Amino acid sequence: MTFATGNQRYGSRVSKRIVDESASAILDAARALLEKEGQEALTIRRIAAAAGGSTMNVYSRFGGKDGVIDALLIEGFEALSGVIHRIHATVDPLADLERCAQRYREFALAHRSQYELMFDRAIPGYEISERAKQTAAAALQALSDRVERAMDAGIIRIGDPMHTATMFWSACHGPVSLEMKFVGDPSTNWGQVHRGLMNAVINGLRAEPDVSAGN
Amino acid sequence: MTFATGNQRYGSRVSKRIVDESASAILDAARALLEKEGQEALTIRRIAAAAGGSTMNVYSRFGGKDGVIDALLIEGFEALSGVIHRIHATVDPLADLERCAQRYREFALAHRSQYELMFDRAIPGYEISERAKQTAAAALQALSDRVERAMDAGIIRIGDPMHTATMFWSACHGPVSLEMKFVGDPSTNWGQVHRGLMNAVINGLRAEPDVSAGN
DNA sequence: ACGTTGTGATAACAGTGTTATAGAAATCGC
DNA sequence: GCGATTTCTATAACACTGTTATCACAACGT
Repeated sequence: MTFATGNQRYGSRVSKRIVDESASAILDAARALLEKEGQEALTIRRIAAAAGGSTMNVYSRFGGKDGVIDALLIEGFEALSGVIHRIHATVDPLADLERCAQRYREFALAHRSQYELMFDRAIPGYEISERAKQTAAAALQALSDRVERAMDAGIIRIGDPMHTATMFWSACHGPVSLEMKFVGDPSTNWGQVHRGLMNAVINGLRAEPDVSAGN
Repeated sequence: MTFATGNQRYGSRVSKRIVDESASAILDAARALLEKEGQEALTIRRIAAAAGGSTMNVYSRFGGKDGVIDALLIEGFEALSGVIHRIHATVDPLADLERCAQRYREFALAHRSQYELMFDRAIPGYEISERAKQTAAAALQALSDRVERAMDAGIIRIGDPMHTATMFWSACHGPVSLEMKFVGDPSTNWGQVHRGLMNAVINGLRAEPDVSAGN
């Protein structure tokens, strides 16, 4: 096999601890398969073959399929966190929030398979790990910071930033999820729906004092 | 086998056209399995066994697993349509819309597995059929009618009712989907998030362009 | 030089959806 | 009424899946 020479390294504990290139090869292969062919293609045998190893390799590195899925999930949520963090704060926190929503949708559409894996998880027996949940929570925290900024500026109603951020996230995820699934009406302009919904939500959250709705 | 006596009827074309009780038995079994054990339990062998027939029975009736899933999906969307239709129109179209949102969430939580099947579809090779899509569109239409009523009453901004209804649906689905998936923050009160988001959206859609405080 | 250890590839196991095969029961033509 | 046909069902086979067990081989410590 072609990877026989590379294997010699793995006997050494040192190189294993520094960087397990076999593990990253597996992850790269899985990522490529997911991106190119969707969740369906994520089988142990295909991942192992694409990475140039055997199935047992995946088990010793990731403990099984769930471990690989989990790693991909964490990657995805970290990427989503990064997207939000990379949006620079301006003097207009409301415009910043709108840009968050826009980038959120762009991220979802650009990495569709990854997004579906993150939020649908159509992997038969998979159960999300605690660590993956925490990574998702971190992405939510990034959003919450933006919301808090808008509250501090007196632009949107004061409240628990995390709570408002969760509403915000839900409003971002809703149309994206429906768009990816069955497209309610084939002629729907989902970009417009997403933008319209975000505008309505932001409007509805404005800091006017005598708004009844409350909670 | 116990179902041998019942089988005698199926030879007759008449009774087969009136009602194929073997088909409905399969559907009942699949529905029960889905409700009790989730999408995982929906395997041809288990469905057939629970229905008291063999796997081929499922194939001759539904053409395969996708056919059964499709039937369950259509059932689900029809049920969702029914939920919306059963909400009586009052003199307050806005309150009606809020009740739609509330009942939507209640339906999703009460039939969690079914909802996940409808909107996540974590069935490996399944592709939604055109007919199932149309049933989903019918549910959206029911919502659109309510939205149009609110527009006619001059309560929410005039626009394409279908477009606004899609936004509304997205806002309903978003928090429910996130709630079912990983619960961003474990302490999240999702009922409150859902209600708050709906209030914000309705507020944001009010007919007054820049005065969000209705009362 | 010799065990020991651990790593990785192969093969086996239980499960999946689907298809092919064979058998039985009901129907049709006469 | 009875043979032929046709349909319908159940069983078994096939190609997959994730996972586990087996086993050979290479590197390591003595």
